Amino acid sequence: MRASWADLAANSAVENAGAGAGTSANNAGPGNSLPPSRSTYVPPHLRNRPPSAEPPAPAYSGGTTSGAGTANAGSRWGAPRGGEYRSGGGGGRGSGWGNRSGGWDCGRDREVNPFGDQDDTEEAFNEQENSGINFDAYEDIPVETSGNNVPPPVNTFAEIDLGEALNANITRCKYVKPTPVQRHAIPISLAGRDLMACAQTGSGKTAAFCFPIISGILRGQPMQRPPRGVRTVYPLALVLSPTRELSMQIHDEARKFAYQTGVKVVVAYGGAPINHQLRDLEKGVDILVATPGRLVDLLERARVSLQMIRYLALDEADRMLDMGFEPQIRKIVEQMDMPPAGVRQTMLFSATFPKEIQRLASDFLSSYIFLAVGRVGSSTDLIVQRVEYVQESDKRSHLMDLLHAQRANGVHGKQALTLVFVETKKGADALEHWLCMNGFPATTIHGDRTQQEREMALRSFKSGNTPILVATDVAARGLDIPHVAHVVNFDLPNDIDDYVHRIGRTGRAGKKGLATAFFNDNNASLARSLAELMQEANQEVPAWLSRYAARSSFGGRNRRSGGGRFGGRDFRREGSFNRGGSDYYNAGNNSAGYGASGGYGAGASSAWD
DNA sequence: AAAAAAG
Repeated sequence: MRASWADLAANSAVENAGAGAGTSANNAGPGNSLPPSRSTYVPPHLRNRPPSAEPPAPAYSGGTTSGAGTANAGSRWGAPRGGEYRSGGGGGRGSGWGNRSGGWDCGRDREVNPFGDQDDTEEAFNEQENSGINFDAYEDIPVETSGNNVPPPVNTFAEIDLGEALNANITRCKYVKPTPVQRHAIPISLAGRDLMACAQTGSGKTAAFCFPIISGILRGQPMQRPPRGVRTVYPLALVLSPTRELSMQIHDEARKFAYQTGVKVVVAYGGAPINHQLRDLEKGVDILVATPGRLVDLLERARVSLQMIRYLALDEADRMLDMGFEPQIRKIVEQMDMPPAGVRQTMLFSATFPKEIQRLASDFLSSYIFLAVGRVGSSTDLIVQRVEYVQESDKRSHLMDLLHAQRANGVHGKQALTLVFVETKKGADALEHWLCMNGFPATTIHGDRTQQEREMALRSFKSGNTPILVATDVAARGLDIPHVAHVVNFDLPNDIDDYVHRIGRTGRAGKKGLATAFFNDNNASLARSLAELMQEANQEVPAWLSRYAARSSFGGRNRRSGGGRFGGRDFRREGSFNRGGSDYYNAGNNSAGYGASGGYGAGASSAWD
C-alpha cells in the first residue's frame, strides 16, 4: 500500500526525528522588520510601524535550543527591541506590547518555550517509522485552483519570504519541505488573496494559515484607528474553530510558529474560567484563537474588539457554517466591528465543502481563490475500512471481541489506542462505564463533561494511560491524536462527512489504520454513501451492504447531490461539472509538477478529512 | 434527532 502525501507530510514534518535539515534557515528574510522599542504603552495599531531600514529580526537569542540557525549574530543587536529594553513593563496592562523582538523579556514575562513539551513517547514512536519517506509521491497529487490570477506555488520554504524568526521555528518544528497545501496556500495568502481551501488534516493545514498570518503581522502596515477603551484589546488576526479542544490544539501549534517573533497568540474558549483568558488578553494579543461562544461573550463585554482584524481564518469551515454555528459566525463576522470582506483577508479551510456551504461561505470572501489539494482516497487508502452487520443488542459484546483481539495483537509493547464513536452523550457514559466494569481502561469525551474532564480524558488517552476513548462527534474533527490504531463507529453517524472525519483520526503519519463500523437497519440511509465511499477508497464492500445501498437509492438524503465531487470542487463552476476526473478546471493556474493522474470521483468530498 | 458552543 502506498503512503499518501498527507501521511508522508505528517510523518516528515510533524513527527520527523530526522534532524532538521536547515533548508530554510538560511533564508535571511528581508522585510521582516520590527517596530522600534518602546518603553511606554504602545497601542496595538501603532505597534507595527513600517520598517525604517532596520536589519532583520533576530531569529534566536537564547542558548536553550541548538541548531536553530542563529544566522548572522550581528542582527541580534542591530536594533533595540522592546523586550530587551523595556523596564518592568510600563504598568501591567501593556506589559507585552511593543515587544516584537524575540529577545528575552524581562523577568516573569519571558516567553515559555513551546517546544519544551516534546514527550518521550513521541520520540520512541518515531524511531521506527520515519525512514524512507518518499517525497516523490507528491508528484501524484492533483491540485485544483480557480479564481483570478492565482499566485504560483512554491517548492521550498526558502522561496517564501517568511522572515528569519519564522524560518527558525520552521526548523525547530522539523519541517523540511512545505506540504502540498502549504506550497499553494501560503503564496496565495502572502499575496493578500482570500482563500477557500480543501485540505486533509495532518497535511499542515494549521501552518498553511498561520505562517502567512504571522509573517503578515510582522511586516504589516498599521491601520490607524484609536482604541476605544483601555481594557479592550485589538487582535490583528482571528482564528475560529468548532470545538474547544481543537482551538487549544491550534493555539499550541501557532505558539510554536510564533515563538520569539513577538507575535502573541491567545486562546479563548468556553468551559474554562474567563479570568485567566482575560489576563492573557491583557498581556497583549495579535492572534486570537477562539470558539464562537466565548468570543461573542468577550465581544459583548467589550474586552475584545475586531476593528483591527486583518486576517480571519475559519478552520473546519464547513462545520462553522452549518446550521448550528452559522448564526453565531454571521454575528461575529458581519454584525460586530470586524472590517468587511475585501478589507480584511479571509481564509477558509476545510476538508469537506458541500456546495451549499460554499455558497454561504462566499458571503465572507472577496474575489477568492478556490484551492483543492489532494487526491480522492489519498487519505483513506491507508485506512482499512470494515463494516460489520451488528444488531444494537449485540454491539457491546462485539466491541469486546474487537478489543480482545486487539489486545492479543499487542503493538510494539505499547497498547494501541482505540477511539470509539457513539451517537449520544449518555451513550458515551454508559459505554465507558460498561467497558471499565469489564476490565477495559476507558474514558470518555463529550459535551456533558466539564472542560476539565474533557481535557483530562484527552490527555489520558493520548498518553496511552487510558487506551480506549469513547467519544461523541466532539472528537470527530481536526484533533490530531497520534497513534490511534483503531476507530470504531459503534454508532454510525447520519452524515457520511462525519464518518470520514471520524475515521480520519487513524491512519495518520504514514501508518496503517483500521476503522470498523457497526451497521444495522438504523443506518440504512447511510448505506449508499458509505458503499460509494468505500469503493472510492478501494475497500471491499460487503455484498449485503451493496444490497442495502441499492435499496436505499431513492431516499438517499445523504447522497451527494449532483452525483458527487462536491468536496473538491469550486461551486462557482457548477455550470460545467460533467467532466472526466483528470480534467481539472483551472483558471489561469495549473500547478506545474503535479500530474493529472488523480481525479475526483463520485462522493469525492469523503476523501477530504 | 444529536452534537457543539456562553453561563
